Amino acid sequence: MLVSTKGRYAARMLIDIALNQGDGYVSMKDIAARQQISKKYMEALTAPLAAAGVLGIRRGKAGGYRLLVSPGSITLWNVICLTDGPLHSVACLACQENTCARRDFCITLPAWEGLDAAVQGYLKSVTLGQLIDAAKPQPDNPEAFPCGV
Amino acid sequence: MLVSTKGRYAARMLIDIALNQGDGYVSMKDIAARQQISKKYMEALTAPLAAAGVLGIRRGKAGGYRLLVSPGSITLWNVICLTDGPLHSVACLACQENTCARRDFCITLPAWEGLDAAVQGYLKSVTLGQLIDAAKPQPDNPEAFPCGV
DNA sequence: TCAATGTATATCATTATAATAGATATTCAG
DNA sequence: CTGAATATCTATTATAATGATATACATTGA
Repeated sequence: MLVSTKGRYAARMLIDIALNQGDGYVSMKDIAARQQISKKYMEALTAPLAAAGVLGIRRGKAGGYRLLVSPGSITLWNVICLTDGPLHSVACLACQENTCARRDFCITLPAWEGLDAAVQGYLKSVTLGQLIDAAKPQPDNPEAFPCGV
Repeated sequence: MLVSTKGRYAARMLIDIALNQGDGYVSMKDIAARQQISKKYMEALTAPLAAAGVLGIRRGKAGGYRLLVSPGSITLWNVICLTDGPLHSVACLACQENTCARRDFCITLPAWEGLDAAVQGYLKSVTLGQLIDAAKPQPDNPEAFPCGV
């Protein structure tokens, strides 16, 4: 699988926060309940997002998380890179391990590099803001957001 | 990893056959030696390719494999589907198991469907023939094919 | 001061991946 | 007709990645 649950859960978590933060913080307990995602598992995703300045954190009672940047400025590529590392479609191209002995003459390598570029291009073209806007209640779809996200 | 060794090995195997079949058959032993791929592992990839009419097989002495169709008519998508099953970038969309309870209202689902479409579009746009042509000895690159493929 | 929150570290079960082994079937050359 | 070279079938295994959980600890506000 190209995008693991880390990346998918992180995207849903950030969208959930965007939709529910109001002017306060959203607790992991609430996110887990709405999203039906293991609270503990999701907790492991917050640290890199906070370190990158995407999430603000408040500990203690009434604590939780809030977005420090607008959903429109966060791409899926950002989310995935931060929570699951830079993604590659093929082992030959995986980070650091790019030590394949065939690198210099492999006929198929250009194809996998092209695939990586296509994937990256798509993921960089989609922001969380776009996904939220696309799902906003429409005249012909008044029942959007039935489950929090 | 999106594309596993099955798909990658199969692509290299088919290209190796295309380049070496002449008017005969190419043995798995020779492919394995040129490609530095486990012979036994590759053998498991031939059955579906033969069933699909891509590979012709001759058993017994001087046996082996040959392409029944031109490399230009085989896309990477074909190779991967036949050897590793239809590829999906995300678990929600994996074949048959598309039973996610959030299917009907998930905000992120459209993005993963778009990613799948981008991947599929790219893989369907590249043929083994194109890869072979791109690597053919050029005036400025007379040393192509140093290692069989 | 205590209850509600987030943090850190360790562990575990399951599955997918990659590879290997051994016995069997087929064909050609001599 | 026999044997060597080939492909095929079935089972097994090692390793790593994934997804999830448990426990103890730290922080904050009411």
